[in-house]
Amino acid sequence: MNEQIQTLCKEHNIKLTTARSLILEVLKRASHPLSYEQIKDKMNASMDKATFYRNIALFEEAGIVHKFESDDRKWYFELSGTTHAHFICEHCHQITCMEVDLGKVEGEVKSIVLKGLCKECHQ
Amino acid sequence: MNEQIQTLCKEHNIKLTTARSLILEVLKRASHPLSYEQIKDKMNASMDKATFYRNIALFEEAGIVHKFESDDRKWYFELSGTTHAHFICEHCHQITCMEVDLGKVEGEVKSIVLKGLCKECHQ
DNA sequence: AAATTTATGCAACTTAGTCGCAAAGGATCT
DNA sequence: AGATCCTTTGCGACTAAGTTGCATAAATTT
Ligand SMILES: [Zn+2]
Ligand SMILES: [Zn+2]
Ligand SMILES: [Zn+2]
Ligand SMILES: [Zn+2]
Repeated sequence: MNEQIQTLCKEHNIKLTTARSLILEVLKRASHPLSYEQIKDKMNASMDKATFYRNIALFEEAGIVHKFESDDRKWYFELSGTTHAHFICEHCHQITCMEVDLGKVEGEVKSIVLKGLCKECHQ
Repeated sequence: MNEQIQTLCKEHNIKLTTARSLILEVLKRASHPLSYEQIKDKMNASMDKATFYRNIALFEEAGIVHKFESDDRKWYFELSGTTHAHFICEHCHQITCMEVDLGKVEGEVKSIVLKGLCKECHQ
C-alpha cells in the first residue's frame, strides 16, 4: 500500500478501498495515459469494468484523474498534474505527453489533444 | 446541385452521387462541426447510416472532410480548411472553431481539440 | 442488351461504457 | 458478539455509435 496514494485520497475525502488502490498504483507507475484494458492488464488482481469506471468517475470528480478520448474510441486515463497536451499519432497510435504554449485562450482549458503524425511517422 | 461541390469531388476523383451531394451540401452550409444525427436532420432526404459513414470515410481519405471526437462519444465532421482548433465546452457542450498558435511542434499536427469551460460558462 | 463494377439500404453485429440489483464488506450502536 | 445501516463490488443486461455482410439498385463498360 503506497503512502502517497493514501494521502492523495485522504486529501480528497475518498475512502481508499482495494479496487481504488489497485487503479491508482497502476496510474502512478505509468509514464503515459492508459486505457481501461491496459490498466486491467497491469493489475495483479482482477476487477470488474463497472467497478473500474465507477471509481474512475469518482477520481475525475475529485480532480485526481484526467481522461480524454483517443482516435480508437477509448478513453485514456492519467493522474492529474500540470495541464499538458497529448499528441496522438494516427499512424503508430502512440500517445505522447507534451508541453504546449497556447498563447491566450478565453475560458478555461482543461485538456489539449493534438492528432496527426508523430515525428517518427512523419517522413 | 452545387457548382463548388462538383469541382471539389472532381478534383479528388470522387464520383458525385446523390448521397454524397446531400452530405456535402449540409457540411458546406454549416458554420461549425456537425455529428451524423445533426447532418441527417438537416438533409431533405433520408439516408442510411451505413451509406453516410462509408461516404464520410471516402471524404476523409480524400482529405475533403475532417473529423474529431467530442466528449459525447460522437464524431463531428466539417469540411477541411485551414487547420484550426476546436474548443469543446464541458458544461454547455458547444463546439467552437478557433485559431490557435501552437508554436513549433514536431511531427505534423492535423487536429487540435481543446476541452474545458468556454468563456460564457467560465465564471 | 448483357456483363461488370460501384453505390445504397437493411439488418445483424461489435464494443466501450452504463445501469440495476443483489451480495459482500465496513462501520456503528446495543 | 450480534443487529443495523451504508458503501462498495461484481454480475449480467443494456445502450448506442459506428461497422460489416449481403442482396438489390444504379451506373459504367463491352
Ligand atoms: Zn507515429
Ligand atoms: Zn500526459
Ligand atoms: Zn460553455
Ligand atoms: Zn472548425
